[in-house]
Amino acid sequence: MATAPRPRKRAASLASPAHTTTAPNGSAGPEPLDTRVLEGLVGYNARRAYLVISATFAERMAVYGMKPVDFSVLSLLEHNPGATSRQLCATLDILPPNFVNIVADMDRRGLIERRPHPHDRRALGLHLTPAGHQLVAQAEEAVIQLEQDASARLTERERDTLIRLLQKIYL
Amino acid sequence: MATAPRPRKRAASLASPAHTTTAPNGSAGPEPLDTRVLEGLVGYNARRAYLVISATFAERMAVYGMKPVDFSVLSLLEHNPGATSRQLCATLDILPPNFVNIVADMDRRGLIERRPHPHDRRALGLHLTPAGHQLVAQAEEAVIQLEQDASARLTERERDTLIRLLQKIYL
DNA sequence: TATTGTTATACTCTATAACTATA
DNA sequence: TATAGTTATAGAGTATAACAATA
Repeated sequence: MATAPRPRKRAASLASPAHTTTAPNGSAGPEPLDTRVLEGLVGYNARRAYLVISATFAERMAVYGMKPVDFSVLSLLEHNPGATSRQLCATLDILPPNFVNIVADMDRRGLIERRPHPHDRRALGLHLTPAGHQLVAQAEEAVIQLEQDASARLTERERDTLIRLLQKIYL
Repeated sequence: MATAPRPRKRAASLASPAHTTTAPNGSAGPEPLDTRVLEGLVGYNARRAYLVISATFAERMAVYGMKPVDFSVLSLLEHNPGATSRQLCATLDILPPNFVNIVADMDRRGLIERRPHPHDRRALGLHLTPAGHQLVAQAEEAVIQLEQDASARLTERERDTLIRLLQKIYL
């Protein structure tokens, strides 16, 4: 479940912008289509942007055996030691049945430990092991670099604005 | 394949922002976690924003029997009549084997027609039927309204900025 | 009665290999 | 030899129902 994903190709096969009639089509491939309607939609653009970052994530984070959800969980545990599966599922919008294998794999890899919860014997507090702490430190560094590269065409201020506006959509 | 998706629940179970120590936790649910690291990432925020819009899309567009990919295809055909599967796959980053059923379902529903391509007997030009044109007109109107509601907390200028910055990530 | 974690399961999405007809 | 469309299939992602232990 935490194996490295297959190499993603086709990362940037997007059509070019808004010239319908005069299409020089200098490069290879078929005639590009007029995508102006779709490119005016927040949902479409948010998805395209996420997919590009996701592809870069898969490439660079495979060496850590980490998919986006794994990074999210481990990073949350770094800053929220003892969090329960219930809390992590609520935070990341993951259904509990789909979270079981994620946690079990991390346990098998020796990255986390499940300890009895101090106040609730139904729950298990999740804690990073020393190996887990070490991996998260490397992974957070790699992700920060990855994010800088992905947003290299934005200024620091534009990147902050982008994040702020995205949060106005979903928060 | 073009059946209405199941009702999506859990649309907004996001944790609250950055106060780790003082968490009043006025509402129901477990203690929220500190998500500041994840909320500083473009990839995380782009995905969360897309998922919220996607959930609204599923709710409102089910009456048209339309998922996001279906809307993208039909809207592209509205503005690019005669486009081939190859062109649509390249534009939307869909693998050809996964596109076969999408087109076949639209054909079965009487929304599109596959006509011989004028210059290439291997290819098929895809054209909207009158019923397809009518459905796209309604769907585009609904999506525009959906987008306005999803970005209701953004000014018109902020929405344009958001789209422009997202395109600087993926274009 | 409600909640935590879990199993089993099904459906959707995404990916690869290989085929055919044509270029 | 390369490309457009297709078939079969495998893997990942996401969803529901139902259960045991505990609150």
